[in-house]
Amino acid sequence: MANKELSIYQKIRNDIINGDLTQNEKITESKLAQRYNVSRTPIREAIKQLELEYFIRDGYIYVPTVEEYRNIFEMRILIETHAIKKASIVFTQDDIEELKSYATIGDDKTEEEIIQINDQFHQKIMSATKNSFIIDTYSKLKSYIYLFSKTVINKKRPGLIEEHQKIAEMLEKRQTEAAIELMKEHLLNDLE
Amino acid sequence: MANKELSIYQKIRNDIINGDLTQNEKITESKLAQRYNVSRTPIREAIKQLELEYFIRDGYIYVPTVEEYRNIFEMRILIETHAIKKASIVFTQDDIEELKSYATIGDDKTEEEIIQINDQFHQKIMSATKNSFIIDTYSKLKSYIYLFSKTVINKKRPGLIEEHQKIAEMLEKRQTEAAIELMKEHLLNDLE
DNA sequence: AATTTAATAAATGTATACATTTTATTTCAA
DNA sequence: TTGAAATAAAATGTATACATTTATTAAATT
Repeated sequence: MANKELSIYQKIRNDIINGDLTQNEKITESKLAQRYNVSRTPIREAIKQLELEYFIRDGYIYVPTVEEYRNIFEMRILIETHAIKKASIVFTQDDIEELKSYATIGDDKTEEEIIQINDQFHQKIMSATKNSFIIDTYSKLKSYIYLFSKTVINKKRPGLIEEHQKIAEMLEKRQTEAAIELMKEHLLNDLE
Repeated sequence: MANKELSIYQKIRNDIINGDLTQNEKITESKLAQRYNVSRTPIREAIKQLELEYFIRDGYIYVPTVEEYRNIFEMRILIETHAIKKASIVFTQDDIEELKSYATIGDDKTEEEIIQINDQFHQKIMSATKNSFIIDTYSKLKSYIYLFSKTVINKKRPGLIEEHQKIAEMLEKRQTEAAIELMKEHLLNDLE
């Protein structure tokens, strides 16, 4: 269980998410190298990756402004509504069933599990695009949004599951426009 | 003029675009280090960047399949039509005039200049999103598509300028849907 | 001869030393 | 004091040596 072998990238990422790395302090390669007891080389790689995923910017942990949050979600909405459109065309009944299975959550689940199942829901919808470029972009956004689902949002946000179920229903009935609208609302609710 | 100081990244990128780096040969850090007469360290950085921009994948120059081209353009269409929608709302008459200026090209321009002006046209439209995340993503796609505008496509593709003009016109008249459709067609024409 | 195993080579990952650039601090003249 | 110049310090960029992993070739056994 004890997953001894986290990569440096993952360690830093965790520490950002958990707030162990304060956002006021300048991030330098040397300091991180000391902290994680490795040389600067692997730190470099990790920082590059984290910059790519919007976790770090200009040597500081990136905490977006409200306006930037909006931008992130605008992009997410753009991508996911596109995926919904595709899904309502290409999804088979089996796909819909699978989707539905990610929209039902028993009471016995841990918070971590709930987040994971919710993620599978969105991932399943994204898969409808069959477009690795789009899915890639989504993943990068998501990895960032994930930070917030672990902290602020999603501590069992009311209505979340129900919204997922409704979206799946509309897809089943092939009511594309309705599904799109629901997804938009759903994501805007996330944003608050 | 002689821009002596190209970065390693730019050098490799140029060599990929010009075909000086063959796509059949495996790309290794050591080989490139020798070729450009630097150590492996800066090569590493450059390769990472190029992987990010879809120029390199799994140690080879990435030559997408027809299907993957479609995917790239699907994404581009998604992003640019979104931008058009925004533009038709937020663009002032001044913006439109600027846009138009990128849709008129004299005969005296070199091919390089034409490509640049065309790029400004699209860039201007993208700016309407005022969303750095979306613009970033567009840039990455574009940098890749640029490879082809220099080679296959755009050797004065017939109709290109006219299509740009029409799009600008429709934006001026605030005929959003028409503008979107024109942009879609325009990009599909690029794809062929 | 074919398939597994061992040996070798090549590539990537990591650490470290040094060079260069950037940023912070001190010193000194107005 | 203030501001410019000089100096020191710190950070990033680069080269290189060594470690580890992965891929290739050779050897050996069935």
